[in-house]
Amino acid sequence: MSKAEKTRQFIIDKIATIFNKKGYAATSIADMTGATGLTKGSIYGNFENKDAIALAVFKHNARSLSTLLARRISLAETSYAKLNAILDFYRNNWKVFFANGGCPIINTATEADDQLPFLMIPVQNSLNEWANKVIEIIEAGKKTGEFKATVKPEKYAQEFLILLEGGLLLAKTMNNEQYLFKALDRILRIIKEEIRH
Amino acid sequence: MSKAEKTRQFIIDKIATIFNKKGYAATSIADMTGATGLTKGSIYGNFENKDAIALAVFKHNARSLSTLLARRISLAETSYAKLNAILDFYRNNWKVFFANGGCPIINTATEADDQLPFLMIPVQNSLNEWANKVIEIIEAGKKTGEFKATVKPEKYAQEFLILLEGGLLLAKTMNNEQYLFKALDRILRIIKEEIRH
DNA sequence: AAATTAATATACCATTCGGTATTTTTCATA
DNA sequence: TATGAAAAATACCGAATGGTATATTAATTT
Repeated sequence: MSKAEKTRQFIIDKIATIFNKKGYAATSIADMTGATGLTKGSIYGNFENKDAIALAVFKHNARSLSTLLARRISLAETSYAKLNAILDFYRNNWKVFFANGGCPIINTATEADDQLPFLMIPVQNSLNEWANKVIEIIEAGKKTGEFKATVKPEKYAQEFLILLEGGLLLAKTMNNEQYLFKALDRILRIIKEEIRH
Repeated sequence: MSKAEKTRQFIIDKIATIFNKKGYAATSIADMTGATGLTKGSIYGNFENKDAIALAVFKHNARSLSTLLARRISLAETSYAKLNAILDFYRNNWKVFFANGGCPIINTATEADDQLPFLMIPVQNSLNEWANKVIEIIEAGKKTGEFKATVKPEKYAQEFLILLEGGLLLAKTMNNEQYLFKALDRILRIIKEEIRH
């Protein structure tokens, strides 16, 4: 990793939480020099403009979560256990997420969807990646006979995404983790009653 | 209504959609003079500062939706029909909502929760108002025997809110109304299978 | 160690920001 | 129609904005 690449990563690491909390418009270049100790010239020497920074930071925030989640899934063996691993991941880590500004997908999507189109494709990709993880698990479970053969993986993946993001949003907004837990409980119930044999 | 009150309302009406689309940080006073045709002095003659404008605009956006929804609910007679009226309201009007920037609660909540605390109480009030509408309907349905006596109204109100907001968020973000429809379908299924006799 | 390149800092740019003091206009009332 | 009050326009403020050209320092290569 070259010096420049190291600095790029250093900048991204230092401002990741600030950006997720304050959003694109409210995060100034001055915020970034403050958080990194670097100067404006150095920031602009490593990124073309503010848009490029926002893009890199979102991808970083999304990937950190995605990587952690994938690791937890891979530790479980059965398909049912893998689905449970997803639920446990959010049940056990919501405090850390919220301390860092909440779900970066929700934050970025709501700010970007009417004014920062360049951020929308990465956001959509992240959501699709999440859904694909669930789809793969359900399909595997169908093949092994663990799950019902009639189950439509995409339908349930999307429904789980709705419940999860809704739960995260409400819990953060109402400052009450029970909303997240209720969402996860409903997902588990659906898995037990409609997916699992 | 005095001249000043009329102007206040005029300003709020003209900037309501802009504010909902761009958010607090990205909406400038210049945006407001542009949208209203008024001058900066006039804007500040009618509002103390930008915070006061944001507050008034959010309350206006939230109340318009709430009033429309309440009207639809009141037209239905049975409790089951009232719950269906809520679902139909979103099923029939999502295009208009999205054209105006999407759900103002989602938009305001995500921007405000880590940096604009003065907006959070009104946002939470709006969510509670929505839940209370559902709670009242379920309680009424229990009294008439239309709904199961064991049903916990608050639990279901919160779950419906999670599904609705999640569906709205995903549909807007993915530019695909099917996410909203899937959320509404799941709510209806829960009503039929777990609430209704 | 010298030369070259890459990375960072300095100093500056025009523009926009939210906000305000003052003047002018509009409007209701007497 | 003159008068007083309310509303809106004008003109301005200092600070902060994103961005850049240039100078300086650090690191790599020869």
